[in-house]
Amino acid sequence: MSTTSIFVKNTGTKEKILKASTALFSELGYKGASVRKIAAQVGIRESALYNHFKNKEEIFLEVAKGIFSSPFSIDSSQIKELAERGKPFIQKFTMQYKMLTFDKNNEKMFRLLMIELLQNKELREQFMSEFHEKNIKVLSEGFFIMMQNSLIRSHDPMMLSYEFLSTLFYMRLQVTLLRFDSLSADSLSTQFEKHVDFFWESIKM
Amino acid sequence: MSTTSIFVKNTGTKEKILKASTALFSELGYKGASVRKIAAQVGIRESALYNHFKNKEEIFLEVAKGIFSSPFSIDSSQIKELAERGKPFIQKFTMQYKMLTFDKNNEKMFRLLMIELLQNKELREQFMSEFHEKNIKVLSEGFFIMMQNSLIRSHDPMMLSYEFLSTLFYMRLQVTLLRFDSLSADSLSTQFEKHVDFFWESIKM
DNA sequence: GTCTATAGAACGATAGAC
DNA sequence: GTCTATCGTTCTATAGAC
Repeated sequence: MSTTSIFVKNTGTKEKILKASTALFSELGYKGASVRKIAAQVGIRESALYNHFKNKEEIFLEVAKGIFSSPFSIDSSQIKELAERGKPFIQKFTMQYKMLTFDKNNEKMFRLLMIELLQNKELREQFMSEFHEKNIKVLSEGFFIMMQNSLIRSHDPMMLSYEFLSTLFYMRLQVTLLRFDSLSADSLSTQFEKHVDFFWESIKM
Repeated sequence: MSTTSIFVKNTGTKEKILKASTALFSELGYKGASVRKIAAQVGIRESALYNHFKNKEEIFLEVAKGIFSSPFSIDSSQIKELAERGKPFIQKFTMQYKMLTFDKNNEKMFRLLMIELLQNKELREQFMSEFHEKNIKVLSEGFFIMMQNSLIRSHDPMMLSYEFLSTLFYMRLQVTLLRFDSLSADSLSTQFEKHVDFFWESIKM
């Protein structure tokens, strides 16, 4: 069944290239994923790639856009609402973090991020702002509200956020490493909930 | 001034190669640190490298040996002694972890580890056993003793260790990233102590 | 938009003179 | 043990025919 769209153009080679590139970059890194390998996986010649992208760097940048494109779907009003109930706030946050951790596409992106983290300054800066500071900010807001409502003991919200987030990150890294070698990450799956329980017991009034 | 040793041999080129390789591998990764660049930094020709090492891989393996060669200087008897006093155990552990984090040579090794973590299966396995499981084991022993002595509340020692270690790792990663871009990691320096304090308050009886 | 053909550079590694 | 010279491979990228 072909679409009846007027814009038929061709077989969407550009999308194929991006998909193949994502897979290869996230397995072999920028240097390891050669233009040859990408073209071969798409099923075309190297030269044909250059009809769709200016150069290899441009392909990478297009792929890399996807790394930080999965923001948490917690807006300001929801933060307040959840944080006023205490534990549900960190439960919701953790559930979303866990979902990203085990999502196939996000897993690829996280792998790519970790591979290129020390090779690409821009990626490093985005990691700091999007992966770290952004999450610290959301969590801090929540903890601050909990303190105002006397749900948790008095602490520096940033410090609490750091403590809470670091374990989530470490679990995500471990899941990524295990699954990269096709090992089971089942035992880590329940650890997300254990983390929430332990942390909540540590801070609650 | 030349040494009077009978074994003069030469100018220790092998050591120079290893030093230059360490610097380059930990900045550019395995692929990025070419044999040419290594030779250039040492001040010899590529071909001369092969008088000291069979190939590039052999140089890398020699360098990589250093990654996991800084074991914690806490032996079994010391674990018991410190853990029976409670907080001093995690203080000592954290101080050693912090020392490694800020040590120039260990910083290079950690950088190399993170760069190649997803590209090198053997490194990944060593990371899991030497960086993760080994630390979890030492910490678990300590927490178990604390529980026996009713110094801390009852919990799964492994879970406690995981919670405690993950934050240390995250701080180390952040320090490494900041310093790689010549940024200050001063604000993170005090965070190690804050982590110990917060964690101890969370678990103590 | 795809192909063949090829350029030009960088790569790891070796042979052989000194 | 170091050098020069060179090999064969792989890389990104371009020119031009179809």
